Amino acid sequence: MNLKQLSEHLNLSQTTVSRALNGYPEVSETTRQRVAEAAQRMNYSPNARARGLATGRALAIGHVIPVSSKHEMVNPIFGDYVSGAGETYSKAGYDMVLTLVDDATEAETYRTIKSRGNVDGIIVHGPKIDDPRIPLLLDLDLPFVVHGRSSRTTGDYAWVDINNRRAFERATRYLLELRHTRIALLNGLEDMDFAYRRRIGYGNALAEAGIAPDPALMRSAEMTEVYGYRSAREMLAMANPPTAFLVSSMISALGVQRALVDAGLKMGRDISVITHDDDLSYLKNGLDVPIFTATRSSVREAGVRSAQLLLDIIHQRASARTQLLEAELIIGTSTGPAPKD
Amino acid sequence: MNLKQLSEHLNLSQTTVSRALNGYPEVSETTRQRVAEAAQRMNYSPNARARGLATGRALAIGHVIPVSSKHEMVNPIFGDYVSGAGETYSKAGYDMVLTLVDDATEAETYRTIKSRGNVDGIIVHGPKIDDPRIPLLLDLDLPFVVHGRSSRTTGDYAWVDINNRRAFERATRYLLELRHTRIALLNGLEDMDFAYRRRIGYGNALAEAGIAPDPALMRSAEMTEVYGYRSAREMLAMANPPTAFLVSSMISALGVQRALVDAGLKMGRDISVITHDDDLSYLKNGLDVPIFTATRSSVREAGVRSAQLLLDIIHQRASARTQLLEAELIIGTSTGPAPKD
DNA sequence: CGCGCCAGTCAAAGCGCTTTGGCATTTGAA
DNA sequence: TTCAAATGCCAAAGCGCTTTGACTGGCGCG
Repeated sequence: MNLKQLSEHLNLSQTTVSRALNGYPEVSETTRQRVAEAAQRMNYSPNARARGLATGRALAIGHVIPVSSKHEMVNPIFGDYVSGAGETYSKAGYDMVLTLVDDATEAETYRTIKSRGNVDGIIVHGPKIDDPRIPLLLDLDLPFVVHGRSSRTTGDYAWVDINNRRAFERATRYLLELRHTRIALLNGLEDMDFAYRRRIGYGNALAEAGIAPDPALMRSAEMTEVYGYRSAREMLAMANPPTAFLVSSMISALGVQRALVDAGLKMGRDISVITHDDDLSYLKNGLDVPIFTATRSSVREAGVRSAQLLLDIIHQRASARTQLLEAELIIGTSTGPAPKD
Repeated sequence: MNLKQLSEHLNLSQTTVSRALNGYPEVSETTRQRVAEAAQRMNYSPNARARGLATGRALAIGHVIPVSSKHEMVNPIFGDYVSGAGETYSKAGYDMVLTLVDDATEAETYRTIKSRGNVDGIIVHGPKIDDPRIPLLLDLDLPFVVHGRSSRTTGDYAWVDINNRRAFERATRYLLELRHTRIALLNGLEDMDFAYRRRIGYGNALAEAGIAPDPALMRSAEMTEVYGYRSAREMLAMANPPTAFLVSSMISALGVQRALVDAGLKMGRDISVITHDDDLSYLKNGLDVPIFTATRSSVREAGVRSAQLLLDIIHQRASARTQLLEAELIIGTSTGPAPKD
């Protein structure tokens, strides 16, 4: 069923049917009713490609996911983020197009996306410090929103990010108030912008307290469960072990927890743990009482916000082009005063 | 840059340029070279919508994700699955289109997808027992592959699934061989086909051993960490507690583990745990020695396979339309002989 | 020499839609 | 009553591509 058939069936021109369905005023209300009813009944919906060709808009948003050949981990937050974004697109009648791309050929990919024209804008994932994609995209004149930010990048671009620095500053301060002085940082990969900012926050708080950061207590890697386990295990075996862990992800925090159990240590009493909590749907931080003291910020919410911002930009009704979300510090049972020695 | 401009620039017709780029034989080799070089240099790539309109093919695959308003959990396996599928599409030059859809309006959605024509085929996620989507899609004449299967559905449809029944049969048998008789099943939602089959497998193995299933030991819910924790906690408080847990997901198994720690029980000695392990990239089951004894099957691999199968079907070169993958039973440290009482 | 044939190219139609620019017919104000 | 302004509809162009069908000029063959 296409427009032509539908219009013939109704004894109307394609023009009129099209206008009727798209809510143009030059159609009488009775005709509009008749058209709408027939379209419904015959299950007509316009061909997206033809419409796109005619209007120049694709009604789709692209998400380019860099898939590094080196570390082929899929980010566990991906599902929740996409669910938030996707819901927003759905409401606006947009599709979501995912493109997995080897990070080697990325630049070319963005050019291709632009000239293939099957999306109206894109979301940039996993920005790094001084990320080359941002100047490239600014240059390409393709609307985009960065999920996160990129330090040291010049240029005015749109982003939605959480205040990673502040979150980790507060978390570190909290541990310091509990009289911890040897605080380990299990961070994400520090070429990623979010991890970089978290380390700054951690460093700031330590500096305020006059404590020099100890490289032996700072790690940076992909945030797997095993990473948390192994790091905690090794650090606990040190001559002068940490009394607290600040961890960049719940998954890794679970690994830390496992190492503590192995070592016969009780979390919250012998050792304190704070983690960042993305509020993932399948990995809630306890029910009423949080298990982990955590800096919490819903990544699903970030998905909603960045999608909405991009749509607003495309429709030229965005007021502000950046959004900085604050993470809340929630107190769970995983932290307590530093043990006296 | 479009075809017209490119062809004018080369002093050739659009026809010739198009044919040159698409590898048709009626173009001289020298011309082809010249065209290819110019296209490269001027960063031309054909407009996907126009091409699609002309060829009738979209070069895109749709993934329809039912988002239940009831339980709005995002499946943690989603990321890995999509990564496998996406990589396969990439290689074949296909895009991946995600549509999140409220499960109330699903039927209509598939119709719309078909008539909007922006995908060449779709992958069906999360099939339930007797899933109405399958007859609908068969009727619509839109190529599709189901990730999983649907029991009691008639009709010949394509699917890629793991042998859930067999996996849980083997796991249960293994526990029985270790002399466990009170084996708890923490299953996924049993209107989902995979969970239904797992329960059958569990039941079969118990039946072989002449053990009647105890409803107090069987649960079915969304597979969160908290579900595992709470279920284990409650069951361990029973008058006649289980000595082993068979769990449908690593995430929930982590919850079970937490409950065991709380109860001062050592996993593998006091209590045995077997879980299904989707081999998620961010949640590896230990490093050299698996933590959990597990039925393992990579969901990423399933993504690759189902994507490939769908592409093969679309290109009419699929030999078999179904693939049943076996899960391996890997032995970790979470299982041991049932404690004598 | 004339014919058919092939290689290489092109003009034009068509994919299904939107949108421009009319063209009747009706309405309302002068 | 008259005429401008709405109102309601339509034909046709155009979006950027592929593909059909036709047209050249050069070549081999009888």
